[in-house]
Amino acid sequence: MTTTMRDVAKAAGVSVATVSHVVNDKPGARIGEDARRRVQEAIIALGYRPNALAKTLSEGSSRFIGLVADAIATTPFAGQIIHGAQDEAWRHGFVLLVANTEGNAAAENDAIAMMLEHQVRGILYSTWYHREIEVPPPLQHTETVLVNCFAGDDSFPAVVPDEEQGGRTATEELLAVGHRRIAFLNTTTSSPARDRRLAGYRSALEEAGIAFDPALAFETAPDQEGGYAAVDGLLASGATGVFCHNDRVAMGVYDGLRERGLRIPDDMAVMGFDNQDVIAAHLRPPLSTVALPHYELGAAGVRTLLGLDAPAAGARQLVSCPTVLRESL
Amino acid sequence: MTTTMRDVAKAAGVSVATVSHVVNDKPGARIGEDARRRVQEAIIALGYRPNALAKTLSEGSSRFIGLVADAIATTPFAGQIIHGAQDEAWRHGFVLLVANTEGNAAAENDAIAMMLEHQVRGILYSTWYHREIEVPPPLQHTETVLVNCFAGDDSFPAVVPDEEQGGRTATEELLAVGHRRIAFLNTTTSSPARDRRLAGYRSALEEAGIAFDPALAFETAPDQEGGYAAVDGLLASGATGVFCHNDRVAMGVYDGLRERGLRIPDDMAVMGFDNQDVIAAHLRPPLSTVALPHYELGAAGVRTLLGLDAPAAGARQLVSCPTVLRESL
DNA sequence: ATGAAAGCGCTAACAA
DNA sequence: TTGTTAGCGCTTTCAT
Repeated sequence: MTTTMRDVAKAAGVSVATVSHVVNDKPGARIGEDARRRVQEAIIALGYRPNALAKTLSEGSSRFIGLVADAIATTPFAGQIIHGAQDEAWRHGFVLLVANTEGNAAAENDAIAMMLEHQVRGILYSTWYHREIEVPPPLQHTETVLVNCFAGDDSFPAVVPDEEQGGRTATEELLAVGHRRIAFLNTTTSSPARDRRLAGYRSALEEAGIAFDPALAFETAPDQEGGYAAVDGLLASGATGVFCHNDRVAMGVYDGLRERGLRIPDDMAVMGFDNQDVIAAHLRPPLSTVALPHYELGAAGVRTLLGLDAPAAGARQLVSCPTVLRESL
Repeated sequence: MTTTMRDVAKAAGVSVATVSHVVNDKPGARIGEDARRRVQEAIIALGYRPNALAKTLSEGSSRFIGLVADAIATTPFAGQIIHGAQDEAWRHGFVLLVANTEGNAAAENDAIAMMLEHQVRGILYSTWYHREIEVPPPLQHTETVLVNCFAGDDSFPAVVPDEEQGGRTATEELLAVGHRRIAFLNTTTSSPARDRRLAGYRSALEEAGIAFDPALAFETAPDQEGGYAAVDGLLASGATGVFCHNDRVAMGVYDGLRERGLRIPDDMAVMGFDNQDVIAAHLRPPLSTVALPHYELGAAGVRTLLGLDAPAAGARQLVSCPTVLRESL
């Protein structure tokens, strides 16, 4: 069926060892010009392809990396984590084995088992939104890196978005265009995003010499409806700019403002968070926002798994959230 | 390091052959109750995990399926193709090797080579939007299935969305709620989507005994701006309902209608296409639309690759596009 | 019912 | 410079 190294060796009139050497371009392996050429010719003549699996078996170490995701693949939004991991793995000659578990523990264990059976070098365990997790037992004895999530006791290396910096720069952008009364439409649901973004908001204000005004800090459902519902309060607060917990909230604010005949950014400057493409870029006017670095999270995950990144100061490596300026402020 | 079958055999006081038999539950392999129990105990005691790679090597056939995508991973929208393929592959004990090539031919060849070296059972070649493609040469001699695309001469099995049926049912829904003058905001760019959706629109009209009126068939850029720009003509045409080439166009129509103080669905019923989640579900009112069956496309792709689906009548297998009714009609 | 042994395709000492 | 050979972990006849 498939042509093996032996076939090539025979065709080139050399031994498999020789073929192996030229195929892998082994340093410190002196191959005669002539033999090398014959081997190369035989390789193309026979259409030889090395069997990566046999190679792995023989070498003892595989080129696989596993990525188990709770619902990343289902969430267009966070799919970039996979993409980033994939690219980075590829870049280093690794192949990514992905499994989507939908948060189902059984599926999760199956996935991990399968990956281990494929001799993965390590496993990336990731979630579609930034949060604290319980690391599944089978991962305890495996090289693993958490992506977009972290262990409560930081007992595992983790790569997460720098929510605080995100909140800070979002606020800074509003400040930069002259706003002084800046509202924050935070989410009601407890999460790192909620706490750290608020911290960032406050720190930016403080840095600008503006006292934090509780009357400007709102909490609403983190969706369009929440944003829409918050508009009355927002208007009553006298804010001239608002930093929304996410783009969907911003979308709701757009709706509410429009209904009242108010214009963005003239009557109200709006800053989002997440950079959910379909929303942010297509709102009218296009929404300025802070991007969640999903792609980079995935990429950084494989780098730390491979030991390529300088070990983070703490267990949690923070990836910064770049701001994306459009026309809403 | 890792415990192998030999270790288990030794611990259980049997031969590796026996262990292999109990591990794989080989039919027609009579193992003594006692031996079987000892093996099983040894397996958990030692935490043994079969080495899938060695197994593949020995069996000769792998459990890998390759998926090369042009920009699927980058397009949240179409990412479900990967997800569907993944799930289905998994369901049959296969693992998916994904590569995103960004349409770069070199990357594509590398990806294919890598997959072949991993002894994939076959390759799924897919695109993020439905179109005709040139099948890359290295795929010519490989078991391959095209997903969301097709070869000009249909020389490869392909799985694609049934655009015509989609266009037809979209129109039928408008018909069903009583509209007679139904406009179609088609795209200007040539594609299967443009041609077949139009065909579907016409066939639904015909079936309802309504003559096709060219004055109701528009062509615009397939995005929000295009939809927005088409509103004047749309209104002038006297249409009471409109079928938009995609959700983004519908979004533009929403904007245009709203600016003129018109209401959906009272003044104009709107039907989209694509079911781009973030748009369709969150527009106000939520948009009724037709979904592109990305997940199913991926799943069907692996099924036909594995020879599990009854071979399609033609080379192209059509996957139907389900309608998603919300509140815009 | 169980075991011995020959591979699967490749790598890596070690010889020659 | 090149070849021999012994594995890598597992499956699978073929014996026993």
